[in-house]
Amino acid sequence: MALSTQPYKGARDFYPEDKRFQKYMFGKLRQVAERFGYEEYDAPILESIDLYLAKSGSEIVNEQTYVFKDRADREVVIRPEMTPSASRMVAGRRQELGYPLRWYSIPNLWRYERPQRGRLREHWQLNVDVFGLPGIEAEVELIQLSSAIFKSFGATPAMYEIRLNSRKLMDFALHNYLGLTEVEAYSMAKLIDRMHKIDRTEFIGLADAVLSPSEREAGAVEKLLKVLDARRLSDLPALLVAHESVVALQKLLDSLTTSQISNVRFDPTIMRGFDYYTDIVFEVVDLHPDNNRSMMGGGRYDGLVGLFGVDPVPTVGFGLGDVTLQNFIELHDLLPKLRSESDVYLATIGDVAAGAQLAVAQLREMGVNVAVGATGRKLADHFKLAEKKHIHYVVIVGEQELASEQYTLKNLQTTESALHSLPRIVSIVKDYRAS
RNA sequence: GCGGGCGUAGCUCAGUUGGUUAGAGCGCUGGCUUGUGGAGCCGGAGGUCGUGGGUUCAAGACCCAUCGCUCGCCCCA
Repeated sequence: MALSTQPYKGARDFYPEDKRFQKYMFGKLRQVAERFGYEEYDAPILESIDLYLAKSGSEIVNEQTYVFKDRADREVVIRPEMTPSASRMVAGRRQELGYPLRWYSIPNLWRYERPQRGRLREHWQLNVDVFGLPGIEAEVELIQLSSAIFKSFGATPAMYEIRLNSRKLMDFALHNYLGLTEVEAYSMAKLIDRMHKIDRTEFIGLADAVLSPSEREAGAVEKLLKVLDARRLSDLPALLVAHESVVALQKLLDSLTTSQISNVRFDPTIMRGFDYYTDIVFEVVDLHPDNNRSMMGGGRYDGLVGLFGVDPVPTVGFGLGDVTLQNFIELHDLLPKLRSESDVYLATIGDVAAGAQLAVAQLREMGVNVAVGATGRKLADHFKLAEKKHIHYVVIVGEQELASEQYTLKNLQTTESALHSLPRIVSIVKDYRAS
């Protein structure tokens, strides 16, 4: 029985062309995060199971993560998300870190579930968090940052939308405006979260089922729909418009408008699945019909650092997954032509191995990445191979070149070739690399 | 964990109501000769038709099982 060449279920191999794209993508993410003053951090890919049990409950940890026992019987989890690790690290040096603390990371994460479009078992996720800012300026900054990320990939505002909501507002709406109990509000929040997946009649039926008969008679469903149908804050029922969370949302929307971010709107159906969010939540949604899903999600979670027994630190953060981002880039035709890491492909003609070695060494010494072709091939084969590997230039070394110390540099795209000194070749190649 | 779709060459696929030695395009490879490629022409390699069982004189095709991929549900960190 032959060994399978397939990668593990739900995980990907990164062949050089895939890795090259990933490097491009991550490079942009790092560049933008750092432009906003964020510092990169990392943590171990393995964490104690306790870190997730405290936050998520045992069910999701046992069923949706990779859990195993190490040789000393410790229960270990392959990290399914970065937020707990980041909170752990911040709590660990709570006193000595200066605030606001701006951190980002691009961890490789694993979740145990059936793979589907945009959602694999293995993925990478940009995590950006700002710690120590209790005010709305933190949310403003993070949404500006996400907007800058999409811009850096060449996306226009028409391609995606930023949607905002407030957990505080929804809690108030469910408890005080609709009068739901704790349990009902929880179920209703989950239902609202998947409202866009089901049709309206079905939604109304399911919402009805959550409510008690008296609440139903009091018109709770109608009141709920009035909340959920609001396209702007002013559409909300008067009792809610006056709430402090609406003031905060309005302030956030105003700031973003001032920052020229136009594709942002209030959306009361944005709930975010997990419970640690405490206030404003947001998502970035791809508007392409074939990828109509959330690419990025985040919000404020002021309580997490405090779980480690230190004073709480107000925090806002978001995660952006590589799989949906890649889908976005491909579907909107934003994929750039990516170049090889090699600047030149070196082709020898005749028995010039010793002399060519010297030229190669000099080129490398001067900072040029040189891939050397196999000896004894025809020039045409060298060209084809270099082209296939997306290498832009071929340097030809033969008897003539060695005698004159002028080397043939061929541009595979223009097909032009000319003789140059090695330093000249270095400068041409580096100019191209920088272009 | 649940449901739908699909597994034929490296890739994309075609294979007529079951009928002899399994096909195309692209890709790969050799040549059209030895210092300038992408075209064209002529060759070549490569498939126990995902796997195992069954029905049949006969299975790539039909049935069962199993594995894998994929899309969706649950869940979404």
